[in-house]
Amino acid sequence: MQIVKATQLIPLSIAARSQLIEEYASLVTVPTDINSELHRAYQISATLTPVLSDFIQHQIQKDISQGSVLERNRQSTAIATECEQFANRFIDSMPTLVRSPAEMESSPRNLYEMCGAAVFVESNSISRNLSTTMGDLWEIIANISPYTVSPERDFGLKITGIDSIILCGGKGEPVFAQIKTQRNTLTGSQAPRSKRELELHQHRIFAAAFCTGGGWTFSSTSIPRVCGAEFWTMVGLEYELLKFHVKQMILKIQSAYVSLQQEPPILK
DNA sequence: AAAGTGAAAGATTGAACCGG
DNA sequence: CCGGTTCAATCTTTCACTTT
Repeated sequence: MQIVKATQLIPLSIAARSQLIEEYASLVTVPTDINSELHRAYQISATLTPVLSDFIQHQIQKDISQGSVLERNRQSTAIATECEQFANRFIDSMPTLVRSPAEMESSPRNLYEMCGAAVFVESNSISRNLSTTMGDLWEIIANISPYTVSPERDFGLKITGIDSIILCGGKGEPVFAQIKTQRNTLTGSQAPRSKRELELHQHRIFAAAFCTGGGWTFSSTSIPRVCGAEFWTMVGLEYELLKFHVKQMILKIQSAYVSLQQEPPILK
């Protein structure tokens, strides 16, 4: 079977990488016992696995040559930048999350809207939306590190159930990771799906970005799990630093929300 | 082009089940 | 009976695709 090489991939644009990988992936034969929804994931994984190590090593060398982003000060600014961008984007989107009383009256989306409980409607909608969109932020932050690859951002394609691929501490074999916000983010009924998605790959891990949420709601004998500092150490980033910036970010969003309440939006 | 539809993905909650 | 694990149901947004 033909194999893609890291040196082929590196000089290409994201779109060209995606195209090349697709070409090779389509030639991969999928074992019959693989769930049909995961065929594509299997093919891409099979294509990518042999090149990942070289690809990531290249990222690491390049990072070192230009002054590593993992150095504490640089790392801190990099994380802060992502958090600030996220906060700004979210704050801009907040006004769009507010529905008019008339809309709520005519087609309530939940009990709070039905009752016209404005404070609950808004706080529920905002915090809900925030929790969801923050999920993507952890992937972006993980991708700051040269030890990681984001299938989506680096190769322009998605691997079902995989948020990041990590060369732990810059050594060993690349690990396919599914990242959640908390240990209890995933529920039992979604766990089987996560297991199927992760078990496709030789080296895999289930990760929670923060050690919150009580206990784990995901368990498997074949898939290791990590949370908080343990996870970010693999990635090469500092958990405490991340927590610091995330705290700033969330508080910033909260105060923007509070002042939105006090100063009614300008009518256009 | 605009509007509607449905699948996917993320989060949360409540309840059942099981071994000690 | 308790704690941990697993199931089930629900809520919300996004995105691709279809229909109008």
